[in-house]
Amino acid sequence: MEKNQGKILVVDDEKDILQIVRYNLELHGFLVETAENGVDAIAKAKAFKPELIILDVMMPHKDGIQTCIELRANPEYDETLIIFLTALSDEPSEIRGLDVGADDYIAKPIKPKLLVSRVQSAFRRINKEEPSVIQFPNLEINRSRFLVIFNGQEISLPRKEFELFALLASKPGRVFLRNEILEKIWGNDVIVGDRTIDVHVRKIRQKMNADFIHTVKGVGYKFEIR
Amino acid sequence: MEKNQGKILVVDDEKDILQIVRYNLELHGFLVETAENGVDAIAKAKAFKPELIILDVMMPHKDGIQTCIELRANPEYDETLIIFLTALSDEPSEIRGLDVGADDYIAKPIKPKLLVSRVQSAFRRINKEEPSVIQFPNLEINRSRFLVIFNGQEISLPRKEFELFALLASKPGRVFLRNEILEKIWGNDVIVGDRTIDVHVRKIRQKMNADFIHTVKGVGYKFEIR
DNA sequence: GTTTAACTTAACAATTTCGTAATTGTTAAT
DNA sequence: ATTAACAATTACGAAATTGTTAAGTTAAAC
Repeated sequence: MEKNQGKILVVDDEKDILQIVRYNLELHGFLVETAENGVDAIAKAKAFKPELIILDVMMPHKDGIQTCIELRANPEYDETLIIFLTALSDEPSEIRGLDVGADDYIAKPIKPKLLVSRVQSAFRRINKEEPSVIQFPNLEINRSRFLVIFNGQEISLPRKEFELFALLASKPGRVFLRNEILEKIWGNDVIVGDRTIDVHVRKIRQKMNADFIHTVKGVGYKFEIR
Repeated sequence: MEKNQGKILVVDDEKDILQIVRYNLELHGFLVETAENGVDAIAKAKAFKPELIILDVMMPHKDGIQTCIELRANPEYDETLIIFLTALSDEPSEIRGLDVGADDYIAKPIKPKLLVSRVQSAFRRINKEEPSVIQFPNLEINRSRFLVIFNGQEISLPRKEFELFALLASKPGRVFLRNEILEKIWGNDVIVGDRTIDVHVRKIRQKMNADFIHTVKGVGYKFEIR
């Protein structure tokens, strides 16, 4: 159908889940390998070298969380994406999963389109390879140091402010719609009030003491050096 | 409020749910039709041709899952988004039916903001984004920067003016009827007076200081570079 | 477990955009 | 030349949107 979109290892103890996930991912051009428990998963990962591992949380022998911890302990799998499969009922484990170094989770029962869309978005994330430094004359936005350097002065911004500033600056001149900003910085299901973005913009403007962020009323914000 | 964002069919047997969902979606510019059961839903879908169907799972006569299956069986609704409404209390086994091809689900009780955000994100998924730059010699209408560049000079227009100018310029030479303009810029349910368009045209002409917009008396306006 | 910083919200002010009404200008048919 | 129909212009108030501040929450750091 499509060309190879990437390698995915799917781990679940239920065979029919494996089947449904495999079917849908292969339909979209992914190369799929499966494992039925954590021990098996680690072995298969070593041989198959997937870019993404989909891990069921609840499994006999070695559960998904334990498997994830072991994978993450090995620097070889540092860049590997991990998505958990969790039953709707156990919310605490969702939270725990993200602690342990997972990149996303998907609730069971599995909705094929949602699954594929999450997987694709995960791949998009790693293929993007965003530069960790955005450089302008007199202004540097350094993601790895989480720092903005303006006229030689280091200004440290808290996470949300930094992410917002970096997002806007990633495409100078381009307007980001409020929706778009919410989606990219806060995520799709997090609902925050209407003034939240403004307040962050205000703080950035204040700390930078320069007009980098411009308002486009009724539309959004854009970064521009004038 | 806003222009037409898309058509949504909401299906639920409880009238007050229909009402609350309709209210919130219409508030955000969606065109909403409702149905109170699965049979009704399929009939309405045929006539209304919604881009998105919000389906309650638990309904008398024909439940949401069955309705979904029947819709999906018809290739006409292959691209139609389907979102389920599920009560938190529903047994996992009932929810398992969601594998039938829904794109997302929303738990009851309904949180308006979450509802709207999910719906918007669903639409975003299917919306092909239109080309963001309209280019002419000496004139560029750049939607992503929300700017008009005329002879190298950047001119920023407020939202309505920009939308109007961009609309006219999207088909140079073609006359847009007043009705058509109202529908595309203001949306179907927003009613504004007749002189409103003129005033916006006036402002654009003024800011551009050039005769790009031409009046066709008794008919409408067109964009043309002469 | 306390303290501190980050984040969000809410209330209200400030600003900008938008729509309308009133009036004047233009065109074309009588 | 007069009139009727429509568009242009102007100024102004209303509505929509963003800015600002302070205070409340949540999360992180110590």
